[in-house]
Amino acid sequence: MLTETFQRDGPARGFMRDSTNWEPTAYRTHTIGQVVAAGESLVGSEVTIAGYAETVRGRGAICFLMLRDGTGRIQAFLKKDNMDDDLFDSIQSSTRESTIQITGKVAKKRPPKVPEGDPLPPPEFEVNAEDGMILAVSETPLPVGVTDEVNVGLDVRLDNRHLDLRRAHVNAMFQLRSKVLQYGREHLISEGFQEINSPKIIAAAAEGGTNLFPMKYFETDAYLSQSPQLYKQLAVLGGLERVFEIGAAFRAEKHDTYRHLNEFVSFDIEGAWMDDEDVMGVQERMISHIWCKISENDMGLIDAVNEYRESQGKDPVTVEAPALPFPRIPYCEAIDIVKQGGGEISWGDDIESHHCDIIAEKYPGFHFIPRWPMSMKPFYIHHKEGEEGSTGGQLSRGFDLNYGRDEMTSGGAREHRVEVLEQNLRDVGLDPSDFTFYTDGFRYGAPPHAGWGLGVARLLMVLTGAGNVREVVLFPRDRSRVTP
RNA sequence: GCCCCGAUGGUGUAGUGGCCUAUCAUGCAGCCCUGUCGAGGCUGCGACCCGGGUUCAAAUCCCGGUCGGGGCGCCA
Repeated sequence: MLTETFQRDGPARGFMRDSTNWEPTAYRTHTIGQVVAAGESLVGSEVTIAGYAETVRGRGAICFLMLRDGTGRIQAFLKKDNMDDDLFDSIQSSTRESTIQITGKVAKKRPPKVPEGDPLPPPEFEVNAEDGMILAVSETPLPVGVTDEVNVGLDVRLDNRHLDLRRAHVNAMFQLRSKVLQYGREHLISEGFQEINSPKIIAAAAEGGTNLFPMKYFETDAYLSQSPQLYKQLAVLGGLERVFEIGAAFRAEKHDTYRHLNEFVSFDIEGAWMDDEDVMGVQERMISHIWCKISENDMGLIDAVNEYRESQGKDPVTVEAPALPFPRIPYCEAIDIVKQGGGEISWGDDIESHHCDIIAEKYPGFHFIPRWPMSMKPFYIHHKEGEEGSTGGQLSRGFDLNYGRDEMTSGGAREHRVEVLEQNLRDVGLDPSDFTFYTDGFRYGAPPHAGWGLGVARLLMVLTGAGNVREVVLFPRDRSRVTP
């Protein structure tokens, strides 16, 4: 039923960008979206448009060319009588996805035949071509069909991402990615955070815990940064107060799952005079803002994703701003929930994916898991003496944000007492003298502070219903893929 | 690193020892058509991952390799 709707209406239109204010360029007087939107008022005017040839329907002495640019689709009507013979023939025989420029007058399109009794669709407009040019010919066959209704495997799609991106729902997902970053920035700026950029090339002896990619930096050894953690803290210690960064992080882990990549974009914040509860608040307000803005402004993009999902027999995704505050399920309580749900776990164990499944039955949406054991958190996480778990172990002020079974965020209050910091380093087998670039930042008065890092692709998975982070990363880097 | 599964035209698939000079869809190429719009009609094109082995006979069974998928582990 839904599939029929998808097919009858043709490919999604909701992913087309609003180009109301776009200026003319060297290759066009109007975007296709402008012609479609202006409609009636442009009838009789000459326009030059350019786009991809989505379909070319030849009909002897006439020809229908469906052109698509990033802002819309429109039909160009070509008549042999109205233009140069050779040009007509070359356009009529051009291949799908070739880029073509068309000049002609806007006209009202003849209404399509509809089944008896069905209402006529609203009037549409077309361009009666008088001149044109093939800008670049597409080779055939396409390795990934742009409008074909056949499934394509993810690997083939990623090998041909440049074509995959032309597909409506894929294009929509990357526009949504841009919107998520935009609204996230917008919100943080409104709360006084400033954007920073930390170095991605770092010296040896980083945080430990994860494997780093080594590289040669002139004559010395260096590594690709696993996280902006230490640097965003230094920025806060230095007086920038509230900072955020959206940047790449690299981890040389040989994982191979739907949610891990070896290069990923992390959305990080750090704020002075804040504790874990404060930054959880920032996070839930930011996510709520993103979801609100998407549902206000960008449902056309979600529709494009859903039209595809429907054609694949999948449930549509919905965008409803989650209620605030998000549930807080302290680590100790989470352990109890897992035990009650029949999971094998004891205090001090990591909460693994299959444990998260049990918790997600009770808390299917966003939820925080604060107060992890200190022994499970990195050395820079703050703890308060006397805050102990059910078996007496020291608790930390570190937290995770999960959605269902998936971890979105890791964060916490940071240790600002330099002597505790140095002891923490020794406790995890690191040498404080390797971290003076970092610990020195705490020697001259350090504000208590807190922050978090959010996996952008994981958040996008939630928003778009993508089952794999690779769907929402342009050119993903995993264990076996470094190209394209 | 472990366990399981898979690889058939450009793409997605059917096929479980002979019925396969291999199914279907989509695509591509050509022809017909002066208003198509999921265009239509007709005619073509194009594939069993690689290397060994078993068998009278292998897309199909076995071994090795390569590539891919799923699950797990590892993972601020």
